[in-house]
Formats: sequence, C-alpha cells, structure tokens
Amino acid sequence: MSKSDSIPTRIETPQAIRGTQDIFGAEAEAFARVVETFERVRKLYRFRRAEMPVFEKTAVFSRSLGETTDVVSKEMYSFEDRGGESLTLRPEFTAGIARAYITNGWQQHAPLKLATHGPLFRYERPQKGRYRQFHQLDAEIIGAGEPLADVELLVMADQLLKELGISDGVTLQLNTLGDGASREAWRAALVEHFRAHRAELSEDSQERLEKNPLRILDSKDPRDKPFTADAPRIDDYLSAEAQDFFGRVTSGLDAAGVAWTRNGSLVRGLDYYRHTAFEFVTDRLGAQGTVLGGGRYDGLMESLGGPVTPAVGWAAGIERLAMLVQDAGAVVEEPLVAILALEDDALLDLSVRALAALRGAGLSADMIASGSPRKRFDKAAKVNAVVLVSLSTRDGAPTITLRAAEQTRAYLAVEAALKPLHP
RNA sequence: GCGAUCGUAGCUCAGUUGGUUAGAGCGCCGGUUUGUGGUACCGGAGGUCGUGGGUUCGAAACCCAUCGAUCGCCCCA
Repeated sequence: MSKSDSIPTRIETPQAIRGTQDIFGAEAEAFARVVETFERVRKLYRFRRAEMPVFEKTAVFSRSLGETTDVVSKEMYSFEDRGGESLTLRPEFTAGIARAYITNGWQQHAPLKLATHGPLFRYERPQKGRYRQFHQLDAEIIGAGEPLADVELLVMADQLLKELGISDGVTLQLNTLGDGASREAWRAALVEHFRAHRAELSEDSQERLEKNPLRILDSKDPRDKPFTADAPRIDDYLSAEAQDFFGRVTSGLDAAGVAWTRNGSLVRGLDYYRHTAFEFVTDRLGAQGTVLGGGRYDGLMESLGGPVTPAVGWAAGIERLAMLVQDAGAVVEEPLVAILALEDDALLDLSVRALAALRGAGLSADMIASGSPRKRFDKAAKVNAVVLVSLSTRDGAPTITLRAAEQTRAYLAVEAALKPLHP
C-alpha cells in the first residue's frame, strides 16, 4: 500500500456560495410555519398549486423584463449549458408561470388562480433580508381583468399576514399606474417636470431621468425630496376607465375590511405593469421594508408571445416573513414530551422498547444514552421535557421512574404508555 | 458594481503602547461529590488568531491584497 493510499489527503472544506444560507433550528421552524400558513390560507381562497422548473431559457426572463434594464444585465443568475444555450435560474415566479400558462394551454382553465412557493435566485450583494438564493410565496390570478381579482388577492394577502401574527406595524400601500395611455401621459409629465430641475437632482436621479424616471419618486436622497413633493400626480392623468377601476379596487378592500393607505409614489419600473400596484410595508426590517408586493401586469403575456391576457399577482419573501414571525414570538416549538435517561447500559433493550412505546402512542420522545451513565440524568434534566423518565437498576431490579413538574395530561399519557413495560 | 464595520476554540467573546508557551464562559469527554437526584469540584480534548504577502529583533495586534460575514447605496422583476 503506498503512502498516498493510507493517508487521506486533507482538502479544504469548500465554502458555501455567497448569499446562500443554511437554515436551522428556530429559523427553520419559522420558515416552515410561514409556508404552512400560506398553504392553509391559499386553499381557503381556492388557489391551485403549481410547480415550475427553477430554471428557464434566459429569454423567458429577459423578454418579460426588458433587455436593457439593470435587472437583466447584472442581476440575473445566468449560465450556459453544455449545448451553449443560455439558461437562467428563475429570479421571480411570474415570468415562468406566464411561460407555463402559454406553453401548456392553461387558457382552458382561465380565470386561473395559482399559488406556488420555492427558491429564487438573484445575482446581487446580500444584505439584511436579501440573499442570492431566497424564497418566496407567490399567488397569481391569470385571465381575469376585473378589479375583483385584485381585491381577492389583496384580501388573501391581508389574511395571510394576520394569521402569521405579524400584521401589527405592517401597512398596505396602494397605488394605480392607470391604463397604458394614462401611464404614458403621466410619465411624460414627470420627465418634463424633473428635467426642469435636472441639475439640482442627485446624481442617481439624473441617471434615472434617462433610464427609469418613475423611480425618482421613491428616491431616498434628500436632495430629490423638494422636487418629488410637487411632482405631477398620476390622478391628474387617469382616464375615466382607469379611475373607475381603481375606485372599485379600493371600495372592494373597504368592504372586506382591509386597511390601506394611498401612496402616490409607489411605482413599478417595468412597462407591462398597469393599474394596481401595492406593497405591504413594515418599519421593522431596516432598509428592506417590503414584505409582500405585487400588481397588475396586463402586458406580460404578449411580451412572451402569448395572447393578450390580463393578470395580477403578488410575491412575498419567506425569509422576511419568518424574521417578523420570530420577532413577534409567534413560533412556539412543540415541547418534547418525554426524555429518557438510560442510567444503566444493561437496560438498553428496555429503553428502546420504552421509546417505541411512547412514539407509537403519539408522544414525542428522545433519549440520553451516551457519555458517563452517572451524568445522564443531569443531561436529561437540562433538556426541559414535560416528563423525565429514568431507567436504572435499584436493588438489582430494573426500575423506571417518572418525574414532571405537574401531573399534566401528557404525564398521564406517558405513564399509561410505559405501564406494560414495568417489570 | 460602490461604501462602512468586522473575521481569535464547536458557540459567545476577552486578549493592555507590538513582547515568553493565546485565555474565559458555555458546550463536549473523563473522574470525584450527591443518590429520587436539575448540585458542586477536579481534570482533558479542541486554535497554523479567515488566507497570502509586507513592516519589525519580535505581529492575533501595524500596512497591503484576497476571501467571507454584517449593514447600507445602486437595483428591486
């Protein structure tokens, strides 16, 4: 045997990819709770479950997002496969759902209420609540052009946040971008307005004036504030139809008892967005305050080569929701019912039978059976289970003793489950 | 892509103006104490101080680079 065979080479452990996370313990419990709650609520509203691939041809996303935007040029996780085809890890759900809708002939189900959740990928610098691989909940209504669809989605979102116990401090901000004509007229007026003050705007906003003028409205730079305050308002450019549409959304929300506030600066950068835009915002997550956001995207299907199809949807970051759930103290991990302390290794078989009996009776159980036998009781005591079960030999006989703070139902159940085992 | 702060044991962190062999608590392993007991004590394992280079007689500490983390900017579909 050569030296290289007998001595394994130590390799340096590869690091996790930047911006990815390994979720464990309390965080993982909160994460699971968010997903479970979403699944429960979505069924109440009869949204149907869908699963899509996590990657698509790059064109699915670049077509729908617009080739020139920052989003496509530097923030997508793209790569070539062995055949030289450009693929992209999905940065959002909507484009993939739209592609699936078209290629699978889901028009037959329209109007279609869909829900999904899973990982998404964006090539950007991680910060609080933003990761390269992150997870979202997603709900869409495809093929429904009525304001009632917007209302239903928003009511569902509102109920979700309430059932997660995190609706305190979260406000629903609502805006309309109008129909295509309204939106264009407003945009032109904004450009004209800001161009008049061009030199006084922040550098970032001067840049935005060319690339994405609507975004100047939610600039964080104090230098822009004076000019955003008296900027043209969408309301002055809304067509009668657009006005009516928005009015029916807001009255629907009022009827459902969903609180909302108007935010005239809430915009979407992409051209296919029409009418309703909304975000549920919290002040508790630093710079990343949006917890759930979405809007109506009546222009998207066409940009992917499909038939004209109205649609509206939202997405919510699971990590951010989970953080709020944890902060609210809403995650209560089920306490362990029984912890066994095996204080004499001769009773190993008895302990295994005891474990099986407990778990078979639907009682959670775990065991301390390693390390010094005389220290196992103390270790078990630290586990903080409802009942501490010790197995030891007293006066030469196997002995099972139970201990608990009080005689709860769980205690009695443990006692009953272990009774047949008593020697 | 840009900026600020930070990387020391499995975890949380000390480590003086640059000075012998880098420490504590928790956790882990073993021993003693207690013996219906969540106690206390003793001992042990575990670190190339993120990595690479530089300054210096001497670097965990100072400088540069690099990787990573955190927070923010840009962007946010």
